[in-house]
Formats: sequence, structure tokens, C-alpha cells
Amino acid sequence: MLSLLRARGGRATASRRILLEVLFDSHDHRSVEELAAAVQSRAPDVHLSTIYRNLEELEELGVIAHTHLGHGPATYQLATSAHAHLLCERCGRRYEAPAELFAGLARAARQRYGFTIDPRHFAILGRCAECA
Amino acid sequence: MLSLLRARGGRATASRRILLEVLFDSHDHRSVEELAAAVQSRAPDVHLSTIYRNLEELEELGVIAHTHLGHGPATYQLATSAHAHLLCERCGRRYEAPAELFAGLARAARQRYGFTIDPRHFAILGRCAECA
DNA sequence: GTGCTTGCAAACGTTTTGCAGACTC
DNA sequence: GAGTCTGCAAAACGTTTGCAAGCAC
Repeated sequence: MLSLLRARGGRATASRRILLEVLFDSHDHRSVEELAAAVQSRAPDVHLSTIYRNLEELEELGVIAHTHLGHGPATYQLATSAHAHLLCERCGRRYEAPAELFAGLARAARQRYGFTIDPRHFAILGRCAECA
Repeated sequence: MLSLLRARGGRATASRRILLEVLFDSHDHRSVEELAAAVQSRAPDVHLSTIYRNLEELEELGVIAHTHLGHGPATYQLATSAHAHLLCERCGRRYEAPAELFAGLARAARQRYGFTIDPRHFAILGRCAECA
């Protein structure tokens, strides 16, 4: 990934290395604030704005992706582990939704509008069993 | 609707009347800024914070609903005309998606997780035919 | 008159930007 | 050495809040 960066004229800096390590170690999505805390535990001077800039860069490279689970801050994860979510709008309970759940919608959207869905960006809201 | 407000101990004020009129006249979703401009063309002194507070109140009443189409500001519409959206993440093109498109997802989510989806809150991102 | 509602100003949380210096290649 | 990246401070953005005055009931 660092060489991917370099291929674009980018530099492999310490803050980027650490950020990538943190993202690899995260087995869940992380908010920018959480990522910053993790990065700063290893390199205290890395500024929040640097994290934002690096996340943007890595996202353009297609290495990571961000997701909006609700009204709060965005969450980031490796592009390879991106997936869709169901989020209860009442209690906040969250389910990770495999792509197959969206097969029907994907087919219908393509047939009707020529539209290719990527349902991972925004969560699908609704009510969990308990709150419904 | 104004009597609905009163039934809750609320007051039927001029700014609420006008806001409701604007929402009825809007045949599409409107951002808060757009709503404010429309309201202020009839009552210049209505403040943006009043619009926000009234939108919140009307949403609690179940009369209106808000939707996030993308990264920008929320959009509001009458609850009766709420629907799901497909949004091209490249060109911004937008499709209104009828509930039937989500039938398969709704069934799968209920069977697998007991989860009842309401796909109208966040748009489904993806690529339109031209951008795919 | 009670108490909900308003305008205003100020704050909020998240994200973006301008700049001069530091670093990677 | 050229050009990217960084820390810092400040701004931007959409939204929320505290307060005293104003209005609906």
C-alpha cells in the first residue's frame, strides 16, 4: 500500500504507516477520533487534521472506505472489510448485512434504472425485533 | 395538523403555519436553508433556529420526515410523501425508489434478524448507468 | 397569567483549509 | 532540490442551545 502511495507521487510517512497499522488492527469500524487516539498513542504529535488528510488520501487510493452508521461521525475501515449495516433507529443496535441480502434490490435497481447499488455507504435504518 | 399541535399543548403560531404551507407546496424534498428562504419570503423575521425547532417538533408529531441524500444537509418532506432514494455517488443523479424494490431486502432482514427496515432515511449510494 | 415560542447570539461537533516549516524521495 | 506532508490555528459547515422578551391560549 505504501508503494501504491509512492506510485502516485505520494510519500510514505510515519503518520501514514501508523494509520494503516491501526486500520489493519481494527476489527471493526472506527471513528476518526478513535483512530486519532490510537495513532497518537504511538506518535503523540500526529494532528487530527493530518489523520483527516491521510484518510482522504487512502480513500482515493481505494484502500479504505468510510461509512455513515447514523447521525454521528463517519467511520472508517479497510475497503476489503466493508459491508452493509442495519441500524435500529431506536436503540442503536447494529447488524452487519451480507451482500446477499441486497441481491433482490441490486437486481431490481439495475433492471429498472440501470443503477448499480453499493449499499455499504449508508446504513439501512429500521427497528430491531425488540424495538419494533 | 395545527390542532394536532394544540392537542399536545403546542401553539399554532404564524411561523409554523407558514412552514407547513411551504412544505405542502414543495413537491420535492427541501433543505432547511431552502425552507428558511421560502418562509422568510413571507415572514422575513423568522429565524433559522426557529425553523429547526419547528421541523423537530413537526417530525416528533409524525407529520414530516427528514432524509439524508448524501453528505450535505438533511432534506425534509411531508411524511406522506417520504420514499427511498438511489443516489449516484459520482454525478449526483437521483432516483426515487418505490417500496416494492425493497421487498426482498425487507423479507430477508425480517427473517434473518427480526429487523424491520425503513429504507427512506438514508439514500442508497451507487452508480447510475452512465457513471458505472 | 401561564407557559410555550421566538429572535438573537453564541456554542456545538465534525470536518476543511491556509500557511510556514519539515520531511521524503 | 523539488515537491509532498505536517502541525498549528483558524475557519467552515450544519445544527443546537441559553436566554430574555413576546405571544397563544
